[in-house]
Parts: sequence; structure tokens; C-alpha cells
Amino acid sequence: MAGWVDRRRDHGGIIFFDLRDTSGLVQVVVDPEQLPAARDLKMEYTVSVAGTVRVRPEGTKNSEMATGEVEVVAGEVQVLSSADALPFMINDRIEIDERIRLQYRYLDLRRPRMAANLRARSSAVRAMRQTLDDLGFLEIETPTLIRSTPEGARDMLVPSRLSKGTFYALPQSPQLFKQLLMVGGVDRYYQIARCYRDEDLRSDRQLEFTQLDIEGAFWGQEGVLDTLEQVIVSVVQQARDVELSRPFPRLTYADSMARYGTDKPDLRFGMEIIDLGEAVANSGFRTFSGALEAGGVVRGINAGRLGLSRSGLDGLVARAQELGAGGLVWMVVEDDGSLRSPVAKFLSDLEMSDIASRITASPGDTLLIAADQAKVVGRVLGQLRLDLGRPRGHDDLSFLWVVDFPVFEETEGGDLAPAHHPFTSPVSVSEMRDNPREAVSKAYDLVLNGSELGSGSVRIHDPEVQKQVFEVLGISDREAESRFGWFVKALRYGTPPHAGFAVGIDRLLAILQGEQSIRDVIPFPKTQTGTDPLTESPTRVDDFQLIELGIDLRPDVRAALSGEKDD
RNA sequence: GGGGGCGUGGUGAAGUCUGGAGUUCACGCCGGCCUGUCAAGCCGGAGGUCGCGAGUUCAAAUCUCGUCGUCCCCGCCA
Repeated sequence: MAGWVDRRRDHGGIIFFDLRDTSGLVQVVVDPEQLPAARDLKMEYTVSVAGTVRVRPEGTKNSEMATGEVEVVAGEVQVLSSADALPFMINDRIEIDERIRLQYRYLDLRRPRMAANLRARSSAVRAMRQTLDDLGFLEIETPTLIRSTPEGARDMLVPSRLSKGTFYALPQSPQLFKQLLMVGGVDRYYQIARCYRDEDLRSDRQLEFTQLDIEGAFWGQEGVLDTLEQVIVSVVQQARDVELSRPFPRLTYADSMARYGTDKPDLRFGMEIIDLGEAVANSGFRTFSGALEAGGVVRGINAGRLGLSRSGLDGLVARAQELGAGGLVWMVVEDDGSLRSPVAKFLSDLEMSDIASRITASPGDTLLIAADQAKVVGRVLGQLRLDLGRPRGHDDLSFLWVVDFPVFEETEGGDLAPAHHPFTSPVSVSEMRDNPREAVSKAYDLVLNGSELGSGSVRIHDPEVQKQVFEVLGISDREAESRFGWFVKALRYGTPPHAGFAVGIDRLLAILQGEQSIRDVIPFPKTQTGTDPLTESPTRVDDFQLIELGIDLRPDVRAALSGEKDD
């Protein structure tokens, strides 16, 4: 056997050490009289051991250890390589500063938790490939040096040496290429695709990330969702040994926003948002009636038995205000069913009992009610719902589809902005044109435990429709021609109706592995400032490299850099 | 672009609020003892520019300002 020395227990006359390899640990027993070199073994030396496996003597078995029934009596131990004193210990017992972990990622990856994440990721991807291969999909690669199409996220740019002054972009997704594959007669495509978006990082966002990208021709939403469900079921079977039931639940976007205040609801718990408008429509309490008259809503959640003190309740009000609400009304249900609240005196008995019955209040429950524009109320109650009800880890898995996304989203300023990419098929072009705020597109998201795992849509396959969509999205003919002319042209040569999806593999694995950050399921991630402490990228490059590319740094950038130490 | 948390021997923490000698704990490291441990145990030892720079003060890990790094979040992510 060969592996790493995990821990050593030297008793003088007898030495034990745990030998670790990718499959786990086993205890090795050494008689130092026979093998004096064993006295010099230290943590993380790599060694090979020849010896006899035997059942441990009675009374020395270790039930905590998978291999605790047996041990290896070493006949020979050979040191394959030694190891310096470690910057941190290879175990899961303490949380080491993440910068140090990344700086010594090769050691961090030896920790059982990280090693398990790597293995889980590998088997998840294998399950994806297996399922899609069985369904007749082709795995096809698309280029990573592509044309920049300044839409959506910021592109990562790569300067061209052969055409100085011009740039490739790294793909934000294989979107247009997979659609070209459909035109090209590939009717079932998938790819484990690396994607790049030059935006600020978060615990669930990296500059580069990996998607399971799929697309199919002569099918629509139902075909896509059915296929994706089979893939997810298979991955979860692998990762959790759990058989998910199908089909996954579905919510429309409108329902999701109304009931959960978000387009990615966490359905592991209830605490739904309930509309109370009818209960307080004619209320003398101006906060409620005024909001309704202004076209807003009055909605609430039953947060259950919080048992909060007055200051705890005030904390919720402060939290609501921080989220943009003017205020928050709390009510606590007394044993006799009456409501205790600072605003009780403004509400009639009928109004209060109506509220209590609509929100199905029981004694001890805390009710939280907000009155404002629907968007604000949704955001505030949706977030309070998560604050108060969200389970800690990810022991349960709650997948769902959110369907019927709108074509446009309203920005904070009240403007309309496209909710998806401009190749998404609207349900009706005329509806999109005439009633843009209500128009629905054939777009859908996959949500797991309150996280958006991915999205997809039925694509536009008619070049005329595509033209009209550009127009409605405010992209002029000339602009559309120069940016996407090459693509729209392709649609003119007999394009099959097609639809697809992309699943964020990093996010899926993070949740399946119970990790807070996707960095823990990515072997070599970047820090929040986009740097890699191990290789110290990104770095400056030699001037001649820039010259070769026809690039000069801006004077202000150069000045800022010369203030730093040269590399 | 903005808000917040953190930064103390190699690692993890306590000390910071309320200034008074680099003080403490666990792991690791070095040396010694030890034949059934498994986070082995016991004895001894080394190891720190309290991220960095200014300021306040008789005195700063501790207070103030700036700065760097990192994490979380808002913006951003079609």
C-alpha cells in the first residue's frame, strides 16, 4: 500500500500511524526495533508499506473508523518523499483562513471534506453524461475564443496578435453556438461548458464557472424539462442516494412572486405570503387603505411561534425598513385568539378576525404585515420569510421549475429591461409589442432550496420574429445587423424549432455537498477580488508581450502600477 | 461604486469595548520518556514588527485616521 502518513502515535516500543490514500485511512503498526526508520516518519510523508493485514487484537478495535476492525502489521516501510512542516493540518476540524487554504490549495484538497467534494463532482458529471448519452445526446465542444457581443454581462477579452487591435471574448455561455448546432442538424446537444463573466464575485459566483449546457431541436419546454429532470434525478441518486419524485413541482413566475416574493423560492418551508387586501380594503387605518388606494397591496406572512420580545419585534421592523419598506406591522396572536399589536387600536374587530382567518393564525403565532407597492412588499416579506424560516443546511432538497417568465422586468427606475437574452421566444410577439408589462416568454428556471440553478427557454427560430424582438427590445436594425447579422442569417436556412437549458454545476454541487460557497466545490477558485493566491494571478506581463499585441497601457494605469513593486 | 465583519507565534482562538511589560489556551514544530494508541500520553523547549503606515498619549494589540488583504452583502451578474 502507498499513501500519506496522516497521524502518527509513537509509544517508543511500538508506533502506530494512519496511512491515508484516496480511499480512506488504515492503521499501520510498526515495531521500531525491526524498522527504526519508522521513528522518523512525520505527517504527510508519502510512504509505501508492505505488511500483513490482520484483525486487531481484542479490545483495540476502533468503531469510529471505517477500517477500525483491522490493522496492517508493517514488514517494510519505505519513505517515498518527505514533507516540510505544514502550514495547516490536514483535517476538517478547524476552519482555516480561506486565503491560506487557497495559497496551499494542493494541501487543502487533501482534507477529507474537499476530497469528498472533488469525488462528488466527478460522479455528478459522470451521471449527467451517462443520462444524456443514453437519451441520444451528442457531447459537442464549442469555441472559447469567440466574438464579443456586448450584451448582458461584461465580456472577458482576449487580444488578438494576428489582427492587432481586435479582441476575442470568452463565452458567457455557448448560447449562440448551440443554436447554430441546431441549424447544423444536431438535434440533441450537450456540453460541460466553462463560461466566463467579468462581474463582481460572490459566494455563488466566480469569473469562470461550469454549466451543463443542453439544447434540442423539434421539441419545446416539456421536452427540455423532462430531460433535465431525468438528469437531476440521476445526479441526486448518485450524490445523496435519494430517489426524487417526478415531475418536479412548478410555479409560474407570477405565482412565485406573489406567494414568496421572489423568482427563486425556497419551498422547504411554508410561511407563504397571504394577500390581506380584501380584509382591510375599507380600513380606517390609513397605512393599509392608503397603500391600496395608491395601487399597492397589503400582504402578510405567518411567521409562526417566534416568541420574540418587544425589542426582537422592533428588530424585524428595522430589518423591513432596511429592505426598503416604510414600516412593518406585527401582530401576536393571544391565547384567546385576539391580536396584540401596536396598530390594533386602528383596526376593527372584524378586520382583525378577517386577517387572522385569512392568514390561518393560531395562538402564539407572530404575523408580519407590509403595505406598499407589490414589488416592495414582495421583496420585504420574501426576505423576512427567509430570515425567519430558512433551514440551516441542505439536508432536504426541494427542486422546482419556475415557468412563464415575463419578457421584460421593471427596473428600479420603472423602465423595462429584457428579462432574458434576446433569443428567447415570447409567447406572442403582438402581446409583447402591445402589452409589454404583461407579456410572457417561453422561459423557465430551475430552483433548488432557494437558489437559481439554471435557466432555459424556447428559442426564436423564425428570423422575422427575431427581427421584431430586437426591435421591441430597442435594438435598432442596424445595430442588430452589425452585432447579430451573422446569426440571424443562419436562421434563414431552415432552422428547426429548438429549446434548451443550462444548469450551474458549481451551485448544484455546493448545495448537494452542503457547502456555503461554490469555491468549495471548485478545485482552484479565485478570491472575491478575482485573484489566485497560489499562482498570484493575474500578473503584469512583459512589455514585449504587449507590443506584440499592439497594446499599450493607459498612462494613468501605468502610473498606478509604477507606484507598486515590480513583480 | 457602496455598506459591514475579520486580520494576534506555522494553524485556530482569547485578550481590543474599559490603553499599563507580547499575556493565555489548544493543535503543530524541536528534544526527551514511553509496547495498544487512534485528536495517544507525560516532561522540557523554540517560535510573534499583534497586516502595514500615520496620529493621540507618559504609555497603543487595545483609541483615531488612512491603507492593504480577505470574507459577507447591495449595485452588477441579458
